[in-house]
Amino acid sequence: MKLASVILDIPTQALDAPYTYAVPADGGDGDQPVEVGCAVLVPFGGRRAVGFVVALEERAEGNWPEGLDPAKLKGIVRAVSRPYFDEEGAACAQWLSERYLAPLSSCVRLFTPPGGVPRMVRSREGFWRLEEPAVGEVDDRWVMPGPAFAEFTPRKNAVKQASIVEALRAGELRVAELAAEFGAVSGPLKTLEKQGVVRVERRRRMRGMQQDESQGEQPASFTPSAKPPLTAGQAAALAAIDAARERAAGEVVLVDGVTGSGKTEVYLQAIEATLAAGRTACVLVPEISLTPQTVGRFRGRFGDTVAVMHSRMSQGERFDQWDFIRSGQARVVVGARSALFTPLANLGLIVIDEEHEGSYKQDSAPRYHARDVAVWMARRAGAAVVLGSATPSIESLHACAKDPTWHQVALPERANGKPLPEVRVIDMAKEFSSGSRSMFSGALSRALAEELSAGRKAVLLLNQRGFAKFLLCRECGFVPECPSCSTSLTFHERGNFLICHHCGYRISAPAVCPECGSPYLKKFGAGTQRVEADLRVLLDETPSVGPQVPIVRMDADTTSGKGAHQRLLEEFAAADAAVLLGTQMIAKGLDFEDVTLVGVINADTMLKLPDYRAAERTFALVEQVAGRAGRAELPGRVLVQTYEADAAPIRAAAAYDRALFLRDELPKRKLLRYPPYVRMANVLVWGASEEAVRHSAEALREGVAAQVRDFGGQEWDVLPASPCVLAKLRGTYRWHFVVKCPLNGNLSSVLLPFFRARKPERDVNVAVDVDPDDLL
DNA sequence: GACGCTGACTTG
DNA sequence: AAGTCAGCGTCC
Repeated sequence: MKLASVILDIPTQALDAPYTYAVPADGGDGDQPVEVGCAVLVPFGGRRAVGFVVALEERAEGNWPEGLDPAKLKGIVRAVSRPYFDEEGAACAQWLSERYLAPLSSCVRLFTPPGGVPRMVRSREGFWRLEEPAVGEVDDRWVMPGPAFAEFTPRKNAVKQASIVEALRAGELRVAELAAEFGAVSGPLKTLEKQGVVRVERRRRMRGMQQDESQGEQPASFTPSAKPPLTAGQAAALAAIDAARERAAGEVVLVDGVTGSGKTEVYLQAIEATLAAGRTACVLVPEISLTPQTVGRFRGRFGDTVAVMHSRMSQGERFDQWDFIRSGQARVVVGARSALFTPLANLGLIVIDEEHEGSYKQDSAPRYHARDVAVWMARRAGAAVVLGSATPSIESLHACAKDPTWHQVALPERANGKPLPEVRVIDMAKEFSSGSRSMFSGALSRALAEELSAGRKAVLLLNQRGFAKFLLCRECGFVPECPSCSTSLTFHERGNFLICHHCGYRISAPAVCPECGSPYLKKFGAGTQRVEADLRVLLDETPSVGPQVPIVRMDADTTSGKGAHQRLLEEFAAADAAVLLGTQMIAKGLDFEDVTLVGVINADTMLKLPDYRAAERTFALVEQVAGRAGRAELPGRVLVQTYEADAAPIRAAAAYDRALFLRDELPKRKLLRYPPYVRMANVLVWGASEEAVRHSAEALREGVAAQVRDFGGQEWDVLPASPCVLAKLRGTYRWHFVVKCPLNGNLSSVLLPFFRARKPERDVNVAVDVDPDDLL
């Protein structure tokens, strides 16, 4: 008898183990076979539920699996989808759920096509029915010459027929195109089809792809973009990657290359070698730099075998790309972290670009880190992992030093042979004490004037985090705060309102202090809008710059629309002299040849965040943004404004001296027991009642501490429960505590039994973040 | 998540 | 004696 292990698609901790069902010998009521990875309809209690098959097994009658009561065994009703994943995917979901203490069903769901899974829904009056996927394939109707095409002789008044036939002489067309040209064409088409003059055929359409005559087929004219000659460093990196891939042991190659060193070309050639060996490649890019330019570089080399997957695509586009990958036609997938879970067969290489980026960690369950998942997958598949960064994470650098399967290859020079731009640190405290109140230092103002008047471009980075503008009463010190989040409200000049950037709570700005009635409310800090306004004044007042030099502002506000990001970048690229002003999103991946000046308005606001990774992030940010300057013929320069000119991460970044940064940072990490010297789990507790949250967090901590005493080791720590730095967010109170264990300790296997056994409370939520990216 | 069973407490 | 409501274990 054939048995199936089924994960029910009901996200509850209580149902988080596979259930066993009999696979009907006749395949069930449907026409789709029951296979691993299928969604299936199963009886569950008195009703029916959808689940996913994670294993199939033949069992002799009587030789039942452990713990299965044969009297209770029920049969699968039918399969309701094609397979979404294979045994490897099932194993990965299992691993994810254990490592990250996440519900199995949420891990399985990572592998399903976006928006495309059948589910059970309850209709108005209480009865259950199966709802088919909201998105699916879409077809285009194509018109092409039929057998009687040559014999076509139009009747006198058949004007539309004649125009259609005329249009078709140039080749086949979509009905939609004909309709756009000639108006309603369904009648004439029907007649022509009946006469055999034309044929109409339905063909699958790929949403989000250009619809030209090549239609998904690789155009015959496709020629891969030219391969530039490699520098010695690039060649060495490529050789290391090829060797790692050929050893097929899931090894990791860290390509530690300064900005502009040509890491992408290394990826492209490594992928080419992978494809030549008959395997496929998956490229992960931070969501923010997944632009048409990025995709274009891969398409330019690999043509229509490239699939793309990221969250800004519509569900339909994602569904089509997923299907394209599953069909086996896609050989290269370029996408955000979730692209790891697309059904790409025969994986030979996983590339993670800008591997230090925080966006590789998912911030909802399952809270996986794409880098760690990639390494697991590569081990299983006998593939290689390539990590690329100018500022590798401390964890990856540490792994290269300690783990023989991690290899580090340095690309210390830019591909164009140009030196890295010189970085000057400007002490804003000194500027201030010498009387300057401007947010632009004298040096930055002068540099802007020089570069812009010479027709060149500048990029200005505003470190938004903790720098947004807020109101403060100068008499009583009152700062308007969000009633549901523990943050001050951000002041917006345009519209004169206060808004909470966490929950969107919005009020108009008070004229007098709501607390003491004083009229002396001062605006502190500076948002991008304010900086833009001040910058405008500065530019306009600068002789030989003036109002004709555009300022392109890029932040969360201006890039929210679809394609807005791209449009702003094109605007900046098209201008002669211009300033690109933006938040973190401009720090990476942008590649403009004529940017000769990079300014960091406030390098240290991130440094002040109470988080163990603050220094690392500051170092990386400054280093990354500096790399935006002088990528082509012209030399670049970088000015970093800071109130903490002596801080090690700032000094080290300015000198491109990672060793200096690490000499300062690593001893602190070691002393305070932070990664890379330990592994951590952050247990978050949140809910509407502060008292309940505190109580629950403390009780939970005691429970975990007891578990750790029994099953952990000497070097394990369970820190006291405390309010989070963001103690209140969107109306809920947040507490947390941190568990630390040695690098070789098995964090999950100690915590998992405890959290599996724990029964959920009604008014308090708990999440465990394994290997957290921050502790806020 | 949802259902049905249970025990405890209502209401007439 | 019948109604109803919340807590809790079970569902392959």
